[in-house]
Amino acid sequence: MSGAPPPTGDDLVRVLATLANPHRLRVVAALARERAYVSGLARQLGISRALLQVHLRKLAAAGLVTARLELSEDGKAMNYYEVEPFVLTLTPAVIAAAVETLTVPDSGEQPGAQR
Amino acid sequence: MSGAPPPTGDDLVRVLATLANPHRLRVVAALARERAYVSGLARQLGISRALLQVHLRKLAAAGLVTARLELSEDGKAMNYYEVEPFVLTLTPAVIAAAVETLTVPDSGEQPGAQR
DNA sequence: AGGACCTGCTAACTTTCCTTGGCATGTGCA
DNA sequence: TGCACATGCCAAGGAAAGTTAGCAGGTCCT
Repeated sequence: MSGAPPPTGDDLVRVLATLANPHRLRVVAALARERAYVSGLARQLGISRALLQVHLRKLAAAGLVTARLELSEDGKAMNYYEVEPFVLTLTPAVIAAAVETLTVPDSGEQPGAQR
Repeated sequence: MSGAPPPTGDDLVRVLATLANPHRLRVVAALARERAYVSGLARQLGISRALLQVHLRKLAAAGLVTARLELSEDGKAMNYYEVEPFVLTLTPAVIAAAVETLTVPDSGEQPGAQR
């Protein structure tokens, strides 16, 4: 009835940690305008490919962007990235709900009930 | 016409970085239920006061919680914290807008136009 | 006076993240 | 063949964040 699915605590932390970086925000902003391939995006943002690779990987791991390997007309393999149309609403209430499903970093975590 | 004020890029990063931590999420969740003072909250969360202090300070710096110093009936100074009723909606579009106001960590940053 | 509360701070260690540079692979074209 | 462009990965140093332990101050009650 809401609009976005309730994120689990661990997912929330992962997404927030991923988004909490200027470079990654710029990447999302750039991809929101138009999809791009790695080398081109690196030039556009003025950062090294290696650095961009790391950031793209984290964004992909958080499910915020997706990669699509394509063959260009001249036969080169281009890895195109595009943003996932996510919608995340953050309020004390949704955080309180997400915290209920937070895994404890301590001993072994199993997906049972905590408390 | 929306609901929340458009966050500046730097503010966004700060808020996201602040929220991207299990301890701090737990703090927000606890305070969303009921306001609390430092020592009591530390006991409730099962962490040390020193650690909680650091996290509370970051949350306060991001404007997510506020502190209120009160004198209890028995004369003790209690520092009560409570959540700020924030509402943050995250989408590729709002991120693209926020990125426009991102400060470059490089030389001297002045609030002019970037690019 | 001593114990039980409350508050705050700092130094120091550990862990994680960020960033760079180099290396390896492949395709197309002059 | 050599250059330009694309992809990827890994090692290593530096910067930032998280965490602990300890110290110091205050009030109240027994």
